[in-house]
Amino acid sequence: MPESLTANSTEGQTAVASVAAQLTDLIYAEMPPGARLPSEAEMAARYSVSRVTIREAIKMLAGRGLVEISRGRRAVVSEPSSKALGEFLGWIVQHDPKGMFDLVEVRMSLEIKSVSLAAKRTTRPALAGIESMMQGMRDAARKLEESGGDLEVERAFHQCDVGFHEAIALASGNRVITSLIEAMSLPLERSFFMSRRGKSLRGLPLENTIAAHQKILDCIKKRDSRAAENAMRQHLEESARDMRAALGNRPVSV
Amino acid sequence: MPESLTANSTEGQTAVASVAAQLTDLIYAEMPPGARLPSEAEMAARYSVSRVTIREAIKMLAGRGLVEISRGRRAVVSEPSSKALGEFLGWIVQHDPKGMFDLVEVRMSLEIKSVSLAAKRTTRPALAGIESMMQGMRDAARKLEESGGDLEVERAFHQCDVGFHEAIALASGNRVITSLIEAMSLPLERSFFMSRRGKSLRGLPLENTIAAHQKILDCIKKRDSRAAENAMRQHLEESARDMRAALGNRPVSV
DNA sequence: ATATGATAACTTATATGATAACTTTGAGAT
DNA sequence: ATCTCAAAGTTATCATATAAGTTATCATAT
Repeated sequence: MPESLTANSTEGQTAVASVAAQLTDLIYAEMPPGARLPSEAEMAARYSVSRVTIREAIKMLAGRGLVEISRGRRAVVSEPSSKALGEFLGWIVQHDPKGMFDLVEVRMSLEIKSVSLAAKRTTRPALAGIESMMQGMRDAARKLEESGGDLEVERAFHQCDVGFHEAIALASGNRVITSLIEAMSLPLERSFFMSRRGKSLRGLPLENTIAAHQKILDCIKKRDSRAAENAMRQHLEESARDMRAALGNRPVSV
Repeated sequence: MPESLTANSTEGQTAVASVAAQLTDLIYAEMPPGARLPSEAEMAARYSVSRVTIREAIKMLAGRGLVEISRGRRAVVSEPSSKALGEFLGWIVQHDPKGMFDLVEVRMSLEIKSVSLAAKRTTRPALAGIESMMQGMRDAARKLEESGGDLEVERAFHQCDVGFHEAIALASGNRVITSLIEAMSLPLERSFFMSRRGKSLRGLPLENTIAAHQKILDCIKKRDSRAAENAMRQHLEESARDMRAALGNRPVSV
């Protein structure tokens, strides 16, 4: 590899592609998340192209999730976020009749790795994060009991459920796992809502769900990664069964 | 979820964002990969915006890898490709000193799942694909011996190595795994080249690598998923060791 | 002095119109 | 039928103008 290592070359491409590549290199090399790009006018001057070309290049970066844009403000380098990744997974899943099941399969594998690592390396604050989600689920379940099926509360419960898994991923200390798991919740959540089609959570055995989560948490606390893996596997297999039942074993399009 | 399920709403956004969302919905709903979008002029008329706005929206989709654009032709809906995903993973890895190692950790988990599924469900043609990559590695290794370190041949060898793993992912029948593994080879490849910094493959124990791959292939043929998992784990742990050594246990920026 | 609010300066969003460059199409010639 | 090439279709880029946000500045009131 004789050339520059950040090899976004510039031949045979359109001006937009070239500018986008150069901006990407620039961002990768020197701009931390939160940094503001130069104004469109400045960049146009620097790269000797019109503002239009600059704008289109920036739109490409925005599509990739590399920068965030808003009116009146300069573009800002993004914190790497899983949103774009989630969109992409949704796009894959969309084009495969059994894509949703494939996704669950992968998620299972990643979650097990995630919880295994978490049991080994979690820090005290990360653990607190998991516990807070656990508590959130308990609170929501109680309120759900009382209010008799408030949609808001249901949403809160679900949010904490997802948050629980994300907190574990965070505790794993592996940034890639965190991003992937976050990304996968996006299409999964969509399918979750589709499968319920307005049915309430009321009457569902939330106790079971909570117990399963508690068991996972206990294993992490005990730093028993093997047990944690098993608890997670069991929990996920159960969810998968539920999902399969809800989706009627039929191919789903998200 | 009361609203439409393809909920890319259109309030408070800029016109570009709104058009991008609508086009995304359109593509998801009715346009298979390979389909051609309407011309910019048509879309501008349909959405009552200027061509500029349409162009910027399309650039966003292109950044996401949803469409491919080229001069003189209408935009074309992409085959879901892992390229965008790979860029994104590179972006994550970039911002974490130990990102590269995190990536290897995840890859190990996914490859094991991949080979496990492949052993269970591979079809004859998929198996042929794996074998062809295996053969490619053998050929390249032999030619490398003869030519004494041709860069072209080295590249071919490496290509077949990567192809071997991708072929296994394909054999797993899980589209999400395939995409993720493909995506991960991108940043990994970059780091691979960086770690070698021009050093030739000559003299390296290619035999070992080939033998390890052969063992994996044999396990798949025998449909022994447990053995396949172990063989893969062993192979990957060895590669990880090599990589760690090459990178000198130091944080890497890709 | 500090807080407040109006104003100016900066910046992005969008539109229009024009031209260059590339691709596809179709008519006509072979 | 096939090939050639000009015309039509289409995207790429530019210059310019205006609207509509955001940020910085500064005078004013408290």
